[in-house]
Amino acid sequence: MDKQLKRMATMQRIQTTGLEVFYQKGYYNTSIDDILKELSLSKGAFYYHFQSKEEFFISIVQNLLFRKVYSDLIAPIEGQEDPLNNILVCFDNALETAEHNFLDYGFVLSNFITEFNGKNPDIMNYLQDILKVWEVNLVTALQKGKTDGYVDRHVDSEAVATYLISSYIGIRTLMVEGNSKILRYKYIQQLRQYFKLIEYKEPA
Amino acid sequence: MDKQLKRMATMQRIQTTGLEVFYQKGYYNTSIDDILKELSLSKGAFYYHFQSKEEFFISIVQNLLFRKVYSDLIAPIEGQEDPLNNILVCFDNALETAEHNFLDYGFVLSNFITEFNGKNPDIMNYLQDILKVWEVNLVTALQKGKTDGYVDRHVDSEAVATYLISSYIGIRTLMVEGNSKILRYKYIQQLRQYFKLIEYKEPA
DNA sequence: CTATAAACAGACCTATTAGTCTTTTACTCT
DNA sequence: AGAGTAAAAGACTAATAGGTCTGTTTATAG
Repeated sequence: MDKQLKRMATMQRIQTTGLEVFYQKGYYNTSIDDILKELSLSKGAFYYHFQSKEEFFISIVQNLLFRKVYSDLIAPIEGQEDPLNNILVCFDNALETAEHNFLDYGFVLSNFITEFNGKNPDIMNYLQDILKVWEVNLVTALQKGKTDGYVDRHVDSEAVATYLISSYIGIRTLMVEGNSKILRYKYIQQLRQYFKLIEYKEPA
Repeated sequence: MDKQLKRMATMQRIQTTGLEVFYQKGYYNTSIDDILKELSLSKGAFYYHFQSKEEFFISIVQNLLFRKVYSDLIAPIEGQEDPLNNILVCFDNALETAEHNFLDYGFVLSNFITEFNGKNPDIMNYLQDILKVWEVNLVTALQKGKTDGYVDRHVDSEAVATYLISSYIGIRTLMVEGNSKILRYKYIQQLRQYFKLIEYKEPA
């Protein structure tokens, strides 16, 4: 009965390595053989488990990529009090992880969005779905923050969410440059300033 | 004597089409033949003018890409008064252009940075040089804004520049989704808010 | 008008790609 | 232990890649 389990384990192994290599070399610049070399596996094994390169990649997006973004950027904000502070801590943590961990999927998401834009609408949809979930979560958290007295009621939650996501994607893109520590510091500093603007103010 | 000119013209023609195709399909996913098909030119012609695919791409970066970023995002801010307002207008213009013009190189810059990161350090340097010029220009403008009484003296110019660049890269990445008009509106709205925070305040 | 070189055409070469197919190994269940 | 199937191996194919090379066209200078 653990046949299923073993099969899943092998597939996971291939997917994990697959994502690593796809991230480092890009989807189109990565051959199936590149991944297989890393795993000491054969073509036969790969095509036994997956139908094609594309189907393989989509399975990675839905399993690994989505989960990673969810646990790093979405779950930590969900249902918590004081959303602004939570977002700040969450972003800082994610950036710190990214700083030390060479392979971090939250950033890889925007990498792939860039790579597939205009080339593969099918894959694009799967990727943008992740972004949408993130955005909805941010908007919800901000709205809740208004009713709980943490966020200024005049704030446009959707605009703030967009602004947060775009700045986060941008800073992650910039961090490839190398001096990520300084970048993170500068970014969080400005984010904190920005949040002062939209937080709830005691009526004078 | 216009031999040189004709040569330059042909090279420009190939480069322009090259950038278009590279942008749409990505560098690694674009073959020289793809570009040549668009131009109804032959391999012989291409390799008469350029040494290799890589050298060809670098020439595009230095000629077309740099110039475009410079004229769109750097020059409009250079030496002007009231930097915050200038940046706002400049960003809004650039985003509007991007919205209507399918092919806009300012965004392509971060596309390529993403694509070449970890793969081709040589090309990466050329791309990041452009970012550096942009950053230096922003910092200079902000500092000048302080002495001219437009920007709060306590502001960390470098941090603001980083924040601006990252948010701009991010919003451009997001705009591929399609509803770019709304995104632009939201983004500029938040940017305006953010600028209120760092602008010079009359001493009370 | 002709010599000369620049500009271009396109067949060709070698390496690599995604994917197929037949064969072999490893396991499980009776 | 042996049958049957899941898992994996790896040779093979057709298409495509970057790049070379030889030959042809085109344009200019004398």
